[in-house]
Amino acid sequence: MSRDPRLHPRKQPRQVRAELTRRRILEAAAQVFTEYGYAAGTTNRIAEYAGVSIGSLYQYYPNKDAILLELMLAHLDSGEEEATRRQTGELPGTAEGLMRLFVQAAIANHLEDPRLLRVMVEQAPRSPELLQRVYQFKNERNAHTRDLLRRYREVRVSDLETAARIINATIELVVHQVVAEHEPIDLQRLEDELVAMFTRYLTA
Amino acid sequence: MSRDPRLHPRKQPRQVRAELTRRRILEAAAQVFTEYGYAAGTTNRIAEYAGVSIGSLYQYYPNKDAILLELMLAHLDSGEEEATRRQTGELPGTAEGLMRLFVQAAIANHLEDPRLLRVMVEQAPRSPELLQRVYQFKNERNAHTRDLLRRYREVRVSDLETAARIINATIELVVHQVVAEHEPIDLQRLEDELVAMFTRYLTA
DNA sequence: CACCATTATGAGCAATCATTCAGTTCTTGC
DNA sequence: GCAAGAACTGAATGATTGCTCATAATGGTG
Repeated sequence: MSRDPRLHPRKQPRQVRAELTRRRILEAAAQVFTEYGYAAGTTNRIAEYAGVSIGSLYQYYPNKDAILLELMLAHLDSGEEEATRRQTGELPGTAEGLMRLFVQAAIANHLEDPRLLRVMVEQAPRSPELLQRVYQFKNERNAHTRDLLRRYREVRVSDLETAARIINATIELVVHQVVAEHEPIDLQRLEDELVAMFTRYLTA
Repeated sequence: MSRDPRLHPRKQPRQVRAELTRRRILEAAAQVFTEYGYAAGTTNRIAEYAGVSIGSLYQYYPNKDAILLELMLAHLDSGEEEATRRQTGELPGTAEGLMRLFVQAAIANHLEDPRLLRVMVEQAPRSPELLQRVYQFKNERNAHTRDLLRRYREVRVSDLETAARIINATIELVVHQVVAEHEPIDLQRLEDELVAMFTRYLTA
């Protein structure tokens, strides 16, 4: 893994207050990016929100991109964690139950902070390192989905790999759009229809 | 319709060369935004690409946003035109045929210039006027899709409205993602699987 | 040709921002 | 309690960029 030195912290905190400062900066960045977007979310504003001088910010982050990168990595990590946590539970008895689990998880995830998520998605292409991680994450999720689908006898599609990719992409994107936009859609109905579509697709 | 004066051309061209200049600027803008993205696609760079002075650019566009807005409106218009053109032809005999038509159109459309499209999608939320138009466009498309679906007896979903929305959103987003990203996916397979999914959903 | 509206030019202004660094304050270990 | 390093400060810098405006060139018209 090639780490771009222009994207990683310059200094490892050694005192407690330094760790606190780091965290305050990161939380402020999340707030500011959410409120103003990436371009208008200036580093000075982040420092101000964090109640910290701009100089302190630059002691821990070599530049603005590095701050967003850390936010993104944190988001990915929490998503991954969530996924493995769900994996340990009982599997639903039907493919429909499985699909419902998927859709519900996506809706919940995107309801969290759609605006910050949007900033992240928009800026992601700027960091090859991040793209690499996102790509890997999606691949693993697709593989995992495929393995889950394989356990259900009712699932009849021949190419589970492609089915898994389409299902995951559809869930992610449709839910993201519908939740992020201000379209007044009934989330319950969205959930039901997506589940129906996937189930019929898989078990036709 | 409220037209924001800060987004519309200051001057109507009266001579041929002025019209030419306008067009050159717009084409250059498409190129520059495609190559550099919106933020790094500076107005000076656009003027340079157009072989025109920066002053000329500002005679026709009051600011940078207005340029992108015009590009977006042009894209929407061409899409609408394409849609009505397709409407005049013969309807396919089966719902599957209809879905294939939809998916093929989306793939073709997105294959055109994914990077410029991406810039547009990212920047769209900045213009309420544009959002309004996009929203209207989607509503009309959904209504149209719903009407088409109604003509097929094999279609058995109860809520055609929601079905139309989900189908259109899925097509647009999945195709956009898969085409725009560099994922090596077989477009033919993508088409087939999407068609299969929609058909089974509709006719289950 | 002569006149004027239209169009084109591009140096430079003003504002914004990411980032630096010299100096100050705080913590820790002895 | 005192050095020495760690952490923090914020005015200043330098670079970028959207945009203006005074001036020049061009085209149409009588």
